[in-house]
Amino acid sequence: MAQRTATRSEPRKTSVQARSTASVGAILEATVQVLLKVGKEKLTTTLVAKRAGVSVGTLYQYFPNKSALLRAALRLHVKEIVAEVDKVCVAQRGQPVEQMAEALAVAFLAVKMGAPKRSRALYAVSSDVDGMKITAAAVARVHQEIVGLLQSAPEVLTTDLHLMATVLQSTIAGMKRQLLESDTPETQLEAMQRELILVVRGYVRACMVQSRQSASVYRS
Amino acid sequence: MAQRTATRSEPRKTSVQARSTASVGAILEATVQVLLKVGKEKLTTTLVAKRAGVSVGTLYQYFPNKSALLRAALRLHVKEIVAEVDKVCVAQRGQPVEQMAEALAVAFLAVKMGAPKRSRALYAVSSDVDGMKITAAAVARVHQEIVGLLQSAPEVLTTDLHLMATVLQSTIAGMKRQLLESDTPETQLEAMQRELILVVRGYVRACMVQSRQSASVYRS
DNA sequence: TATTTAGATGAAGAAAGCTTCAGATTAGGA
DNA sequence: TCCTAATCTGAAGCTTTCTTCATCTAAATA
Repeated sequence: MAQRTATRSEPRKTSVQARSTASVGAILEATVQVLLKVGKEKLTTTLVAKRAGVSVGTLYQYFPNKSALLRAALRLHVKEIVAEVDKVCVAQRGQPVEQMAEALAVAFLAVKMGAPKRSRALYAVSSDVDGMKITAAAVARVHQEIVGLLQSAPEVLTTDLHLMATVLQSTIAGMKRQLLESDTPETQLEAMQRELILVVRGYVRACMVQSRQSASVYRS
Repeated sequence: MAQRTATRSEPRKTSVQARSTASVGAILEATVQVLLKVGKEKLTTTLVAKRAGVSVGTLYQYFPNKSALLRAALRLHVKEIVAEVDKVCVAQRGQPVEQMAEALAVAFLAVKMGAPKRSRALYAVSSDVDGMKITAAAVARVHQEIVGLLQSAPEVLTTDLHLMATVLQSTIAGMKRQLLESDTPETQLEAMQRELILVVRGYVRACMVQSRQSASVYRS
């Protein structure tokens, strides 16, 4: 291993011709593939290059080192997820909070479950210090989005919106992880989603009218 | 690195004299210390040995390889947590479900927050394939305990107890992770705990009287 | 005290993976 | 077509860390 020595921290080249951008894409995709196939521990730059159909040299032309490669792959994945959540937040502006919460829950599960293996593989990467930073930033962005969304709600919310957003996020994330980490069958998934909706709806309702929980049902 | 070659898979010696058990303890403790100080990536067996005040050779006398060392440290940590949860489950037998849920929530947070840094350091280890197995086993055990606990509840529960236990576990775990990963100040912690209790109480209440809840869920 | 056994030591071997770079190949423009 | 710049190649170097084992020390035993 020579990675502890001073290594380049910037890529040598930036894409200008078409083939180079193609290479970058292939390498990024291959990174995920290899991650899926052999796991983070056994992933090597050579393996990624081979899978991408290029040589190691090419890989190092666009990614200064292994760590940067992994981070880039993670960033890409996180970006896609955030975009998806953004979309939901925009769509739900001004809707009743209960509906917002449900929509968020469904959206989160859908995104992750759409590519469960990919999510799991990249989640492993994020447990490294650098990866944590990337996901933390994404979590913070989503948090802001949710706070904004909650602000647009027609109901009077008696709980601090930041706290509320955090609770919703971690609750949903908890269930999401459970589904990712255990290979849950399709049938279980539906049941879990129903329960999650129950949980989040129950919570936001509690935030709306602290004192009379069941009375809210008869609101006109 | 020579760890890919066939390596011993069992320790050379087993403690018989007092000094050896002391060594084992010191090594295990040092593992956590090093994990905390430099992180999983930069942890080396030599570093651990030095911190423990023994030589590498001694380390290898009790742990066949680095991986086994890390696993042992994780196992120890997980064992302590499970024991703590066990205690709560025993104490809560036959109590009202709402109280059970609250007790579980409080217990989980307390255990993790008692040694947040240690938890975080060891959590990083568990993201490796082997570590996952260890935590998965612990999660499964806790799951059974919770199901048993729920069975002892005086109320009539309309939801499948396994599903219910899973939901409770992942909800609590989600919030716990949130608290571990963000360095939440002491004040926030209390607020979060209050909210978590709100969430779980709300959920188990929904499980008790499905019909009344659904009426509100499907409202307009 | 002499003998045996448990435990400790740490220099050195081994091997794996990251990264480089000098030269080969390909695309685009004149 | 020919030239230049972009891109690709992959064997080899370098470094790091894991792991071993021959040897030494301390404890137990007779």
